[in-house]
Amino acid sequence: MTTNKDENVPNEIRVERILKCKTEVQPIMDAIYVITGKWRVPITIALMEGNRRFSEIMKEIPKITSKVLAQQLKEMELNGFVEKKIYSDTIIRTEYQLTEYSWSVKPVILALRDFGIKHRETLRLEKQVNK
Amino acid sequence: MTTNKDENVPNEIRVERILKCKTEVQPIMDAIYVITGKWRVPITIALMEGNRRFSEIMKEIPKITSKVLAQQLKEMELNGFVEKKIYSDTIIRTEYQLTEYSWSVKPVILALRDFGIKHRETLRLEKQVNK
DNA sequence: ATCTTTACTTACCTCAAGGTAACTGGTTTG
DNA sequence: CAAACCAGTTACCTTGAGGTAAGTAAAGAT
Repeated sequence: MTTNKDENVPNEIRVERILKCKTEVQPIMDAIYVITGKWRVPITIALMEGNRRFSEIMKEIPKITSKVLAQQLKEMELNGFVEKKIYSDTIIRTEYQLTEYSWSVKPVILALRDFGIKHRETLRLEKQVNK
Repeated sequence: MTTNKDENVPNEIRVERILKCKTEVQPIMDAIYVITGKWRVPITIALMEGNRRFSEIMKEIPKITSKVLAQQLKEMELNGFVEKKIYSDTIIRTEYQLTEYSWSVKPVILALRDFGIKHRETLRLEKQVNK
């Protein structure tokens, strides 16, 4: 079932290509994984705005459910983007905050934003032309 | 609610402000939508490297299936990222190429790559510490 | 004392992205 | 003329992200 056309390409180069592809693409896919999903960016924004309690985030993001929020916060914690702290001075408070490290997504977010704005504009112009 | 120290704004706070405005969030989600999925980035990279024929892209991206590739190329064409050209000089050739416009994702991909590499490193170090 | 809030968890469901595998209709090569 | 290659298509299946709704244990408010 293997195609013999592959044998036109020497093995080393085939492996090289696969490795190149992997090493180039893998970090990109990792990064995409980190920011992808319906709720990662909204949650990050809520936290950036200073909403730190579970219920505050819930109110800040309409339509998110507690299940998904809990889930996402756990994952973001595991990935080092969020820290959970439980204070008990007079009352008990659970607070979430962005880590110092999480700010390293900044260039990604800015690049996404720039591109997103251009993209919207492009689609708008295309629609006008097609009318 | 928000405290206003207006003029001497650190970078983090500038980013915070950008994100604060909900209308600025939508382009970010748009941009994420465009690059999301298992195959968009690999296909884009393959095309950036000059692989233009259907079968060339297939070879460049291990494990992609013809169904998904055809599907993705169609969507990318509709979104203005790819152009399909059929030449018939001596033989018939179908070629795909990135549009001028599609190169505007490049900063996004580079930012993602840089972040992805850092992120991997960070996770690796965390694991070492936790052992 | 009981009603509400907080910070979740659990069980079940839905839907679309993607995978599997076979098929097609034309072209080219041996 | 048969086999392989090219550029896909089609039908069916799997998986996981996210949604729905209800439950829970502890703390606070009235």
